[in-house]
Amino acid sequence: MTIKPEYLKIWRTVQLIPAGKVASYGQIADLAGLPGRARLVGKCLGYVPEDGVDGQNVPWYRVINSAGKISFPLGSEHFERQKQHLQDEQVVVIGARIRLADFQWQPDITELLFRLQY
DNA sequence: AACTTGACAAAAA
DNA sequence: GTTTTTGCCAAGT
Repeated sequence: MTIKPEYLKIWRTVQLIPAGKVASYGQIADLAGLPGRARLVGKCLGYVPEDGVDGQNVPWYRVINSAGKISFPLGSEHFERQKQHLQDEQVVVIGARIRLADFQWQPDITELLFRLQY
């Protein structure tokens, strides 16, 4: 598997999600400057380097779908792992669902401009 | 080059 | 709330 530049953009964007918050695949795609490529986000999160990126871990588990649910099959190993990570950060997960009204990351625009150096 | 797949999404019913 | 339909687009075969 080749690491494409898009993957790095996505991983770095995911690193901006604060603990205790979640973002959707489409939201990350947009913020990473890759509108319309939500599916690519899911794809490349499966390739997240175990050692992290830029010396920092990539919190892949803070990314869920736009319906506010964990996108792995209910009860699967991946599902349970993601749910556990989120609950460890005080995110309330009921079944597969997370209340976006309470937990969705609302990025601060000026902070983003600073962090992403555009 | 054609066809399928997927950690997706928006709108409609 | 739910499911269905349609659009999406990079990767893999």
